Amino acid sequence: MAAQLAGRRIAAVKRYGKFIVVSLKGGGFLLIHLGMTGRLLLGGERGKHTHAIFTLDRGILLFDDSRQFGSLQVSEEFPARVARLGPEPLEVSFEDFAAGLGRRKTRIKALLLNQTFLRGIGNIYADEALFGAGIHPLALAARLRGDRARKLYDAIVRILTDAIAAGGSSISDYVDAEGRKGFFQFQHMVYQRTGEPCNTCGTPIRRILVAQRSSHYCPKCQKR
DNA sequence: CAGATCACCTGCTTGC
DNA sequence: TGCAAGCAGGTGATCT
Repeated sequence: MAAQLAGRRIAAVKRYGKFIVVSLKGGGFLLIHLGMTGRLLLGGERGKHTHAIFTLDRGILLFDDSRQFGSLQVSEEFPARVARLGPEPLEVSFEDFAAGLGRRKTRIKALLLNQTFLRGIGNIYADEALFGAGIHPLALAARLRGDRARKLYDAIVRILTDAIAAGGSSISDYVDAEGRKGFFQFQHMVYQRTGEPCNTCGTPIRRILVAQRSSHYCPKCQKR
């Protein structure tokens, strides 16, 4: 991979959901996914979990990833993994979103995590958006019509917009390219708050597994 | 085909 | 203190 990239120049960098696509001048792409614990760091010291070092004109870019769920991939064609993704949640229209819900015969939590439905929503923001909309994680997607679909759409937009403004959620690893933590974890209403009182009604927050992922919700505020 | 399940890997916390 | 179990911002291969 180093040989494929040596001397190449970057034409553009664009994010698609959780993927970063670096377009190379003269053709070709570098695909980056941070997985759960991946970090791209400008400058800094090489560490125990540094898997790649990019030497750029302006300095060093490190790719660190303790859990190794992240990935780097070079390809000639635009990566298929990215081409398959659904629309950006902050770009999709309500009409398309609602139509997509109606076609899916699955639990809404699983659908929000499905990157071919919408790209970029992960476990934290799925739980927070469902709380914001008053929808139970086990609710059937196809049954969310009209007002409930609208509430979910609005909650997704609101949660993502607020989280981005706060610099994201730093539970243990996440930092931006300058090494700065985000602050949205302090605004989490349900995520990793199992047993703590709901900020709206005081009922203890519950944790269940949906699609093998931890799902946190208020049993009183969120309806199936 | 869509949906469910499991595997990948390391580090931290919890409970005995 | 030691050790096992459980948990963690995700994706994709492989089942049904």
